[in-house]
Amino acid sequence: MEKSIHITLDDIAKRLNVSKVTVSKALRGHPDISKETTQLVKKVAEELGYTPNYMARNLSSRHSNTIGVVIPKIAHFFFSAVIESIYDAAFYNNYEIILTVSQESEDRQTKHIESLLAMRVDGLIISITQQTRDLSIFEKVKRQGIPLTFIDRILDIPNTSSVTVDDRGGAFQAIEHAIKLGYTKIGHLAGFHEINIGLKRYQGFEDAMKQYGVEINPDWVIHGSFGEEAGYRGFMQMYNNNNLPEFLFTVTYPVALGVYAAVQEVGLKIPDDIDIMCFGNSDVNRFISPSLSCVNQPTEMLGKKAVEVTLDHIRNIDSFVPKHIEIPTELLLRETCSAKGMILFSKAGLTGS
Amino acid sequence: MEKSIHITLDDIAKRLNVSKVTVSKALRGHPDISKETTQLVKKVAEELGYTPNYMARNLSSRHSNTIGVVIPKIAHFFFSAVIESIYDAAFYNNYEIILTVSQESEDRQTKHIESLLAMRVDGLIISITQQTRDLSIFEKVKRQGIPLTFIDRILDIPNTSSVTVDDRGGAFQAIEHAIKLGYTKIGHLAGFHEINIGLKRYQGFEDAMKQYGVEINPDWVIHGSFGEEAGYRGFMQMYNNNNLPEFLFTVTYPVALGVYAAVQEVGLKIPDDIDIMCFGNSDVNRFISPSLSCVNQPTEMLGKKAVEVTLDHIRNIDSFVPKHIEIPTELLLRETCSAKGMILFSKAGLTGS
DNA sequence: GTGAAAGCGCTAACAG
DNA sequence: CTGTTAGCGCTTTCAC
Repeated sequence: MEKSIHITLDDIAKRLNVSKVTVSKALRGHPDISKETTQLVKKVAEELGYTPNYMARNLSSRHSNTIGVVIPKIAHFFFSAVIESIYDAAFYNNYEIILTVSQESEDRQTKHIESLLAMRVDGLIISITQQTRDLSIFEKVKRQGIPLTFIDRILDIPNTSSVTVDDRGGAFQAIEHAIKLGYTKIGHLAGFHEINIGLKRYQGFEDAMKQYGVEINPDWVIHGSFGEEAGYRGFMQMYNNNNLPEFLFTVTYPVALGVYAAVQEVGLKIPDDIDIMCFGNSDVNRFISPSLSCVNQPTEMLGKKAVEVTLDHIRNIDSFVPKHIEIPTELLLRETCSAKGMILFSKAGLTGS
Repeated sequence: MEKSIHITLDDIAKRLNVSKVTVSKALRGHPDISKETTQLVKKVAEELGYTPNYMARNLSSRHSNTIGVVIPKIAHFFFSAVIESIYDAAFYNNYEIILTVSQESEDRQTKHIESLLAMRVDGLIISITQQTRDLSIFEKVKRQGIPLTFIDRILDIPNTSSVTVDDRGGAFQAIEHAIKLGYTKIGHLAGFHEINIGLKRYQGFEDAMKQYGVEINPDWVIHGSFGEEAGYRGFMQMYNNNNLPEFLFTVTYPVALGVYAAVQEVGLKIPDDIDIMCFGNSDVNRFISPSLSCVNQPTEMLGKKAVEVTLDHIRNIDSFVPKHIEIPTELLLRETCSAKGMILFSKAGLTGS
């Protein structure tokens, strides 16, 4: 029937003996067009199985109704939960998300941002890779006037927004809790300082130790990566030095899982021999044994806020003032690092609540 | 300097006193253009911070170098792992992925496919929602001539490809293993029959039971959903009826986790009181206690194959014959459902290997 | 209310 | 090797 496999505005227009423009307007519910015409157009479009061509639409309207997202990893509870909430928020706001995954590679990250720019996304939400050294791509984004919001793993770049959780405060809470439980030999499997979450969580740890006058033993503070291997290796290092703390705070939950594996391997028991708590929840924390207490990050909030801020920026491109949203965390207490554990396994002090 | 915030081919062309076309070709490395010109063009493009406009490029070239993906869930180990491999494969092949998430809602699924169609993706990879009743959207996809590949959760639609794991065979292996371990009171927390993975896994269960002459007790076969609640409720139902099997095979790992929670709640122990194995691995299966044996789905293969098949279809749009790839599974044995467990907890028979 | 004209930025086809 | 001519399908003025 038609030469092209795709129905165009023109096809509908000819069918109805009206102009392309009328159809275009009708389809978008433009007030210019009368009720009847609009309905008629919509009906025919439906019949013909019309699918708008966003490429054409976007080219001519000069915006894409699309937000680009770059995250370092997807098969990770935190990120997949955040992404899910980003998708939800975008869907709710009638925006499309184009998701890319950098796999912690700066090179990929750059390429993906380039692609997203080329796709003319209206805004960008980015959680940077563990090592992001070259900031020029972000300058490029800014030069092109694309609203940029960092999420969780942020960069301090002028005129960009950020949505983070209160990493420092959350870490503080965790350590404070451990101290109040009576622990004094406290270790921290930390991330890099180069990335905000690593630094902030370490600072929170330090804050609490100082405030409560507990000495920081450098042997028990090990900087590493954010994955399971880091936890495994970190624990093993202390174990092999025959110098284990009573309590370990890990920068992420995979690091904690690595510790679980290592502890089990050497035949020790959590929390008897070493107690533990981590930053970040996951769907498994409550199923592992003993169930793992953590500093919970409200992932839904994070994604939602990131989209809202970005949309705000897009919609008020000239007047927008960058926002820096910090979402409070909360302690999620389970079997590890609990007063109950303290009693059961007869450690120092407290009866707990 | 320029009126538009974006540099265009024309800007580069004028700078160099050549035509737009020359620039376009040079940038794409077209053999028409001489080495020197090409280099010069690329240099200037770089200097000017040129970012191609894919909307324009795609509109005029009539393809988008893009594959649309629709999956039901993202915060789930299986899907996030598959997605990661899809992204990898696409990246490797210089294709972009546009990912959408249906959240198990058929309505959303339809809307997303519409959007993807409107974005003029070159191909589509879809894993359908738990209940997909209306097939008209898939007809629309076919009518528009867009290559369609189903992944894992498939639909039997002519001229579409599929990539699945051997659900039936995998389930068979699991049950066979349990039987060989000496179990005879075997239950199955199954999914819906309406979706292929639910049906196939059930069939595998049935196959094995029949082949080994083990009777299927309907009280121990409970059909439900694929999430944790289903596992929790399924177990509780049997428990409350005072009729527990010795061994439970669950249709997914979240269902197994639900069982873990329920078992713990009623004060029983896995695998002493009830042994368990599930279909599908996750990053946590090895960290929960006891660690959970499972039928492993090679997720990397799945994503890779799906992309390859789709690309194949895109590139040979006229001659392509739909492919149906089934990827074998393997048993991943850990603490549950193992001969070791059998000895430790003194159940029937075997000494195991 | 409706439509004609112009153009978004790019590529394909052909001519030189 | 390079450039000219014509659109891709849509939206945006701005007339009528």
